[in-house]
Amino acid sequence: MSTTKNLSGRRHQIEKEATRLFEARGFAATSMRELATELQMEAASLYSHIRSKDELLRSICFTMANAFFEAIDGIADVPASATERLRALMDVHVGVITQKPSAAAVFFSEWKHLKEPDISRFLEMRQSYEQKVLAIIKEGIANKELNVDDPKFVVRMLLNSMNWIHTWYRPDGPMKPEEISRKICEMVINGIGMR
Amino acid sequence: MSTTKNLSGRRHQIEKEATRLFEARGFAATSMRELATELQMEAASLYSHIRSKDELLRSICFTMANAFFEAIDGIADVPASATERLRALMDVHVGVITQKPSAAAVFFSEWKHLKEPDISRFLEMRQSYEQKVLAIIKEGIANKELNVDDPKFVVRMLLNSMNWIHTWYRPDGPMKPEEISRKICEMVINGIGMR
DNA sequence: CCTACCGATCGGTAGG
DNA sequence: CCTACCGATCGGTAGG
Repeated sequence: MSTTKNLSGRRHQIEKEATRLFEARGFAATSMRELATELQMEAASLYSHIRSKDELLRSICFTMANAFFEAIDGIADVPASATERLRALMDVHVGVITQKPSAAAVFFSEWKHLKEPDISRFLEMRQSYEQKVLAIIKEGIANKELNVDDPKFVVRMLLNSMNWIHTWYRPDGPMKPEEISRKICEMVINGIGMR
Repeated sequence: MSTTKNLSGRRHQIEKEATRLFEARGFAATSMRELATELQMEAASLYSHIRSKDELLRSICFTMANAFFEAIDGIADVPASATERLRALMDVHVGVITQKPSAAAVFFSEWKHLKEPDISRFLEMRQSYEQKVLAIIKEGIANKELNVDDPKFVVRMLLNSMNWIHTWYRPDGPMKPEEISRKICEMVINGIGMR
């Protein structure tokens, strides 16, 4: 019955607009007065719905972090080859980004403005996520499906190739999310050289 | 005789420290008082060496932009196959990033805080750079050296895979810049699948 | 390069 | 959700 997210409706609206502004101007350069103006209210009124500016950033970042974990955990017990699991991972990872490109932008670019202990928790989660991706790559190596000499390096390149899609992806553009992940996957597996 | 860069020495020192702080805290969240404190001077004294905070960001961003252009123009007339030119491009591009990782971080993450008309100029330069990379890829396709169906997409992925190296690269770490570009190139050309 | 200072704006609170 | 307001801090200037 979704008790978690529709706390007041108004609060959700505030977070949505904050996401848009944090993406466009950056967290530090966005003022609560700007945010309030966009929502046609006074700055002081925001505080009956939220505790602080920091809380907004925290909420945006950890909502995304949880979405990534739900996505990767959803493909964990799919019985398939490592290559197929890699493909599934890329599908859902790109899916999370393309579903909320602005929140993804804040997640990837503004997390450093989190305060302790949030920032430590954030970095731990990221590390943990990277380990899950690494496990898939290592499985592929053990299976002799993949030809990789430095798995950690491959994980970094793989994630970088996906994590900046939000900078150019447009929901109404020509490329659908599945097409994007398919193309990246094809490129990563086969390369762009002639065979 | 380097007349361009050693304007007063002190000015150079200020920009170096600003680069470090803008990377660590972000442009908007860095105050001129913080910068002054790191340099053991008063905030007001900074203004005998610089015009404004904006000028510092502008200087950092366009110094990097120029470095990227010098790098890519330096390999333009090398007589070689497209694949070899691509390899050379990746070498020098990674070289620019690894030589000044903090400036690269500011260039890639803080450019949106530039004001007009700088931001328009910045985006034009970026577009122009991407065109140069695109030309190499298209040459490789025409030559039948590369197997690519969406060249623009490949350019984006290629640049993303290189442009975030500064987030983990350490000058005293185990991987040398040439090793990084060689590995990325190998991965992009051959892929990670078994052949 | 410093002291002294400016107007503007910040995140947030009190009290209704 | 608003009015009224707080102390803190911001980028920057005047004048030496």
